[in-house]
Amino acid sequence: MTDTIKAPFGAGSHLHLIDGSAYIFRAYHALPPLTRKSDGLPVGAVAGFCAMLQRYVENNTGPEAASHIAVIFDKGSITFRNGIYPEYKAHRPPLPEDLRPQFPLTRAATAAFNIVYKEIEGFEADDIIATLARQAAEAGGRVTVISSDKDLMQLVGPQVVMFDPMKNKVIDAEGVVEKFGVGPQRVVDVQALAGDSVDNVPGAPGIGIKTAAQLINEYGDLETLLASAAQIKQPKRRETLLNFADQIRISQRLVQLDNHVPLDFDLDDLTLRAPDADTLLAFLTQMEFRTMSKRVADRMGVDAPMIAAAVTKAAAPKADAPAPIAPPTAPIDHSGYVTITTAEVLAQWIAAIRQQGFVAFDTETTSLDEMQAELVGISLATQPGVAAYIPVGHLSQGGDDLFADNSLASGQLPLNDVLAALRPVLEDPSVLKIGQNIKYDVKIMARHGITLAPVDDTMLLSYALNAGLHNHGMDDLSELYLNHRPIPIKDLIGSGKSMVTFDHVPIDKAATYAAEDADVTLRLWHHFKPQLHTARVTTVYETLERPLIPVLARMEMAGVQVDRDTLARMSNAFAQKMVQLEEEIHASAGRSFNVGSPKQLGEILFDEMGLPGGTKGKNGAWGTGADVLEDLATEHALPGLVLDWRQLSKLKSTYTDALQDHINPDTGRVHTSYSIAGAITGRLASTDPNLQNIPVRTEEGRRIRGAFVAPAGKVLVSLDYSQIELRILAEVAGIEALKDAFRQGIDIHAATASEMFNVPLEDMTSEIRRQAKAINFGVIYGISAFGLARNLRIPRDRAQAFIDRYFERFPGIRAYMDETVAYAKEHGHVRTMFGRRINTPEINAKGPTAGFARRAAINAPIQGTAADIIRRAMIRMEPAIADLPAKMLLQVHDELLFEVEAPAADKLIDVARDIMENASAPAVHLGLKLVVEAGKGHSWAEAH
DNA sequence: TACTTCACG
DNA sequence: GACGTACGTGAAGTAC
Repeated sequence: MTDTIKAPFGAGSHLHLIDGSAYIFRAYHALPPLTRKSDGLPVGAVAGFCAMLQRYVENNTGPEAASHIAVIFDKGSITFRNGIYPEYKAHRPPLPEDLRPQFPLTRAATAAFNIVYKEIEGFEADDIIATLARQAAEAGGRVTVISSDKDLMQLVGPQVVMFDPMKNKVIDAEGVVEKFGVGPQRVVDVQALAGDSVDNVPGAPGIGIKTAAQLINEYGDLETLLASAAQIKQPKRRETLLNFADQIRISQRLVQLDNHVPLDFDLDDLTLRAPDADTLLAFLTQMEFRTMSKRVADRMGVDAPMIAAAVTKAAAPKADAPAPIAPPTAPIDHSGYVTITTAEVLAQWIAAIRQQGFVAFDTETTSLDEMQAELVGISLATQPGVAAYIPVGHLSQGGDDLFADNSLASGQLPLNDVLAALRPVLEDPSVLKIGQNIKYDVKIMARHGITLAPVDDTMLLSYALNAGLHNHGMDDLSELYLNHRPIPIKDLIGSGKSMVTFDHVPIDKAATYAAEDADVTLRLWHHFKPQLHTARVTTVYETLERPLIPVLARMEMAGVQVDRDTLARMSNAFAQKMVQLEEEIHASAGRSFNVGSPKQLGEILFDEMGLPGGTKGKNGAWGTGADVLEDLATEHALPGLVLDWRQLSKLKSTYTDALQDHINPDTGRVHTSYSIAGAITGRLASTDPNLQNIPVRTEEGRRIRGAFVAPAGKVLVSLDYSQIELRILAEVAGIEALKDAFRQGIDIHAATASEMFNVPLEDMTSEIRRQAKAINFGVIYGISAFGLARNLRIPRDRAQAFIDRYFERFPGIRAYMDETVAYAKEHGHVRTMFGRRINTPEINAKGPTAGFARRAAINAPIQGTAADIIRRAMIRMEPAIADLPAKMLLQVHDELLFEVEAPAADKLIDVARDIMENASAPAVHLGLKLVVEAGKGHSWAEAH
């Protein structure tokens, strides 16, 4: 075990100082969130930390080898620097929830390697390192500081160098000059001027490292510079230096390391010791690191322990005992929840939120429709298990008393007081508001005049990470990742006919439920946020998900005007026609039945009438889909009549009737809601009502678009991408023939047909073009002979021949498909051109599911890239059209619909088209230009 | 609640 | 050799 030999430190000695905290963070972020198999203890950072120590130990040979060594850790987060400047390191992102419990384990790991570790309350690791480096240099020895932290560069000198383990590079005085433009002695001066956003060192506004180095080199040092500030020629710099002199001096004190920290040990105590095989292996075994145990045993020439058997036997390492660790699956405790009913307590919570810089936020309301919902309460969570509920709109529990039912329950702060108190934090750009589907809360707060920003959304974090794996509702996420089933809302408001609104829920019950929601949200955030980086979806989240929240909130609140009279007239006309058709259908069938019942229809068509070609599905029911009825229409009059009836029934029930019910009584407009995390490919989905499937393909249906109108003096403008998915296919698959056709602006389906069937463009028939069009779309969907055959109603071998010909004429398609599937099989996901990750968990399945997964994997990057592009366009659109009297109202996958004052319509088209056509730049350069077509008119029918 | 059908891109 | 397929959605209606 620990040998007690001490070597005196002196000339010829070489002290290595490892920045332990930096090692931990690097290890944490470099590795996926590993857990110990036996009990789920998070150990990813410990594993990485051990691997780095092991690598260090193996490489510690040769002339630069250490004679003395220590690993230095930070202890606590409050240091003497907070006394100088309370905001120091105040904007640090919070520690990931699964990292803190690993801290004691990294100390234990260091001890297991038989390396001394040190940490001192109130001082940063950097200060201890500075003190030891000074002592070692004074004793005549040499020092290597192992860290990538530029704050330590001020220590470099004749006897002291740094070693950057990330870049595997030694940094001497020359390296410091390279980084800071000045020598080590003046690093502090430059840092004082330039500041540091990570540590929240203020510095001098507008002065970066370059300018700072130039000034210091010119004036010699910081004090001389500040003393001579008045003589500086550039007015802006002069003013800055004069106005911010105090702040610069404070910054200098913050970055200046303290090299006189009182130590209760000396350099001799840091004598290098060889690791003890038993101790080290016991620790690695306890952590259940199989591979590393084997490797270490191998290097040390001993037998590797059996992990399973050794777990119970392994002695605890001689070191600080690891603190008791709550497993990540610990049940959620409600005892830390409070109900806020006084202004004083509310003020305390607000102060705590400010100090912390983030808070989980949730609203409880009377409706799922944000445009009608009334605020009933607000919940906040600052730490896991620490949450509050602020009731503001609960009704008194009337029981039989009819009068009590409409009065507010007592013991609630007035809504306006609560909002006035919260507004500053809710709008504070330095306080992050974390929500689950926070677009909902953004809209609720917007209706109360509060702009909730900035925000994070756990639903979108999960979406960026886990699209394709599962849904992203809070209850699902909580069960999956917290192993906790939140209180079901049903328990409070009931369900079905007896369901009540949230304002009828007693405050005490509501408080637990609501506080738990905020608590769960905060825990999910701690869980997901650190994963963005390792999953390489940070950019996706930050550029395609998060910024879309306020954009969609505003579109949804704007709504679109729908003419009720037009719809009502259409409903009546449809109803009359349907009654007529129904009579004819019954006559034709020979008896009366429910035309809307596929089951009854199938029985009549195939059992009673004995029509040919019927097939039963897997549930034993006759198929009566439109394609079946179309084929049957040549045999009998009935199927055609049913098709006509169905079209009208669909239009009436789904559109002309339902849309009227969705007109908001206050605004007179229809407000859809977009799910950002609904479709796995990155597309949006529109609900309540769905405005992305308003009819357009038939004349009859298109009339419904005529009911979407602009108010007097305004027009609707529609812009849509032309063939965006085919263009993306041509781009990602590198199909030159297709790209050329797009560049020449010729009809892409005709061009495809010409190439495939050797028909000159001028002789093209609509039938040949139709077939080529079907194949083009088929390719985007992951073509199969069966699917194409069914779509074109041709024999399967003919369809196969078409596909073979297509692959032959457009080489690149095959390769794209094969490569995409291979990538999915290897990685378990595919990506769009912008890095959006779409997981493909079924890609290695056997049987029919394999086919589905294959085609979905082929389609996802194409559909998803198109979705990313229009998202980028939407995010840039608002600032671009801010000066125009225009509003963006709707998105329909490749189309944006705007409402604009009539005289500005053409200007809007110019601006919006430019944004849309260039939306991929600069992140992705497309070799093909995107083309956007535009239209305007009084109604959507005219604009499209 | 599951299934079928059909509206859109 | 058979399986059972075009990709992605949401809503309404019937049947259980």
